[in-house]
Amino acid sequence: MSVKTAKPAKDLAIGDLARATGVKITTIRFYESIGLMPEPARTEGGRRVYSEAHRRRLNFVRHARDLGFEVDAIRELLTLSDHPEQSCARVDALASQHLADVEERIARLELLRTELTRMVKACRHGRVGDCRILDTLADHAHCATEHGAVRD
Amino acid sequence: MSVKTAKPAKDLAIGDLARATGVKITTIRFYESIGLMPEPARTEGGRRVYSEAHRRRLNFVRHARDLGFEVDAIRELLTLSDHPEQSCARVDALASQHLADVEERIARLELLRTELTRMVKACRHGRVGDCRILDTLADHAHCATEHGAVRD
DNA sequence: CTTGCTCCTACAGTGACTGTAGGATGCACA
DNA sequence: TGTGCATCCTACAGTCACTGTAGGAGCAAG
Ligand SMILES: [Zn+2]
Ligand SMILES: [Zn+2]
Ligand SMILES: [Zn+2]
Ligand SMILES: [Zn+2]
Repeated sequence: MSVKTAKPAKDLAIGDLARATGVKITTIRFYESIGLMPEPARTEGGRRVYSEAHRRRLNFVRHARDLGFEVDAIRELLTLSDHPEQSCARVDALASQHLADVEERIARLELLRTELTRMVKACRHGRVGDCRILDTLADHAHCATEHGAVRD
Repeated sequence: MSVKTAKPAKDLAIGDLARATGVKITTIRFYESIGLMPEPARTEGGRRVYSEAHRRRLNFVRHARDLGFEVDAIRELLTLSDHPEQSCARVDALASQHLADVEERIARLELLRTELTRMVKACRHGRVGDCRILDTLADHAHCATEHGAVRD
């Protein structure tokens, strides 16, 4: 084993961190403002200086966001991962709930797809006054499926 | 044919209109503020008075919103339906585009579902420090699918 | 020393509403 | 005529997760 007196510190400017994680600079500052990222050290001139730990944390946040977790859930997941001896039941619950939400959204969007497909097919490409699409929009009775308020 | 000197006017207060269409009072006022609904007549005391034409228009708006159309699209659809002699090609284009958007969102959500299902199944319900869910969140390399930024 | 890139704060805007405060109106009933 | 109460009014802040802008300061290379 070689003896190293100091690890390479690998300080990162905010732009470096942005490139390293694929998160925009403005978004990194936003995450700091809402407490998702801790306040980093600063240079004398006031610029943010990040460490590898920051990079790991931001990668976690970004990946969780990419997977659709909400910020509050990510906050909780980060807190949980700081207590490795606890049971991971809560982690499982958060992920399962998110999965259930995704499945519900898929189901509602599929209902929507059915109705929109029917609508688009019904159009005979004539004049606006004869358009079946507008008829359907004007009156839900023209709909085949029940689809009350399918907003995300 | 019977001769009627006056049709029943059926004036509606904003609350009546809300009940008749299922749109909340605040939302009706909001639609007026963004120009989706025209400014109605007022009583001497300043209360809004709606007609059957308003009710039909609001039903159209509500149904289009329920089907996921954005406000800008609805604005255009309403303008189009005021010109019944024009070709309905633009109506068709708006609906087809919306359908394509819905299908793309379904596809992305299904990718998400796959990955979340895999994650949840991988959890062995032990301690946080051993949780596979957190491993996956910490490093996209643990993912099976490519799913860059699946935010609606 | 200058050029040009990176970074700073602070705040407004997005979409489609929802919620609240504080007051005015209108109608039925005594 | 009074009074009580449901309904309605405006104006504005808050939601979510950012994005965009203005106006300036830091910093390294040439
Ligand atoms: Zn048509
Ligand atoms: Zn319908
Ligand atoms: Zn687990
Ligand atoms: Zn991944």
